[in-house]
Amino acid sequence: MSPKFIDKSEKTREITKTALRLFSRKGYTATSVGQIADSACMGKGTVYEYFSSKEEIFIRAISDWIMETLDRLDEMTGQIPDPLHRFESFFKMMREIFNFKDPGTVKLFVEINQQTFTENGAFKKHRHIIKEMRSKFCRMVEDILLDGVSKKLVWPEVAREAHKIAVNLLAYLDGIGIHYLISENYPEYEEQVDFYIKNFINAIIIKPDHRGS
Amino acid sequence: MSPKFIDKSEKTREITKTALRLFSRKGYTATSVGQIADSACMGKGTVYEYFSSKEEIFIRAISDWIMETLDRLDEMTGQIPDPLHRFESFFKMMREIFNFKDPGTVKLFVEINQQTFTENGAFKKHRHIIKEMRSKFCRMVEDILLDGVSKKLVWPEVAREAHKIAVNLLAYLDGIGIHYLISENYPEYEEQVDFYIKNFINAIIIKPDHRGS
DNA sequence: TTGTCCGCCGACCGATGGTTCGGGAATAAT
DNA sequence: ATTATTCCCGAACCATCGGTCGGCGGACAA
Repeated sequence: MSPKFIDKSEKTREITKTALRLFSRKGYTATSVGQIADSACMGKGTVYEYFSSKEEIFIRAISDWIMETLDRLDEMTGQIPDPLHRFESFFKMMREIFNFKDPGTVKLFVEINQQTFTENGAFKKHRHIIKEMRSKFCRMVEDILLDGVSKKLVWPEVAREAHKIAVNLLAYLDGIGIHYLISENYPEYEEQVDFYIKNFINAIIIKPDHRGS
Repeated sequence: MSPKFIDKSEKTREITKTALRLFSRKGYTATSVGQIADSACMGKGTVYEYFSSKEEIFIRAISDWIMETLDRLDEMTGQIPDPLHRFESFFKMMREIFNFKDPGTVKLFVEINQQTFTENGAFKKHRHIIKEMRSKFCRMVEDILLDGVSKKLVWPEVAREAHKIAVNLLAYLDGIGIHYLISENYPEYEEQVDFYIKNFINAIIIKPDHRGS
């Protein structure tokens, strides 16, 4: 009895990590289970010891990635008290997550969209996860804005429309990611985002020389 | 000699139109040539009389759609002299093109992205078409902005950054389209866009009570 | 050493779908 | 009516892929 024991969770993780890389490069349908197995240096049968279907691999890989990302973001921005600094840190993190020097993440984002919105898409049944991720991002931005208002760093009008502002900001980030994939020009992209954010901050903060008046 | 003649171009068109509908609903890979043939009420073999491969159908369908869209946009905004009205018309048209009451077009947009950016994607070799479409959109917005500046309706600073502003605006529109697919809530989406555009216009135009000063 | 059982594997199966092909239907000229 | 030519088709071919299964190897206990 008890002949041989293996850390199952580690192998599971190996599979999802490998799969995620392939999915982001080649897309879900174009990636075969055989390729995943080869890349993870194991037999196809072994993959099926850990997952019951290709779809399950995808769901697990994406879900894990989203959870990790949200956790990292939380941890990164959690204990910064100044809302403007927190905003800055939020953006720095967004750039790291969407690491645009390597377009993998944006491609993954495109792939997730495709599998979420397409009929019979592999992620269709789990779109609530995407929705929740977005809500969470949104709430983070809203919190920063409201905190800014309460500390008199941001115009009070912003509080009323905090939600809309947050949604629009996130929409912009999604869109610019896609634009970056098209332009294939990283420096231009960086300038673009900087320009946008600079104007964004300019529009919402109370200039120091107006403060306290 | 000369026994039987058929309008080839009409059939070609029938196929691409049908295919485009299916591609936007189910995605490229999930749509089979057999389904396209059935939906277009012809045999699978007939489809191959007009196209040499499934990929060619996709490329043709997407390219045609893009050309048409650009033409319609040109025609719609071409002869409006007032830049602010032109801007308004541009947006109205954008909404019609991206007809958000029917998410088909946004889904198509997602599908195009996927096939353009993914390794071995069906549209990868033709990404210059996407690039050109974007450039054209961009130029239209830039023209409106510069015209606005020269007519003293828009702040002169805008001229210097017209390109960046245009790119960011288009990025936003792409992003909000995806957001709309996630939220599955059309009225909310309309409000979002209105809010953004209202602020955008507010930020660039010279208020009437400041004019001529 | 031997038996047992876990973990691993890749040949195999069935289904699907892109592409081909050979012939049948339709048409018009002779 | 015959024939030449074009158009149309769907059965058949072939490759690929998701998923299964029977068995192999090695580790541990006795």
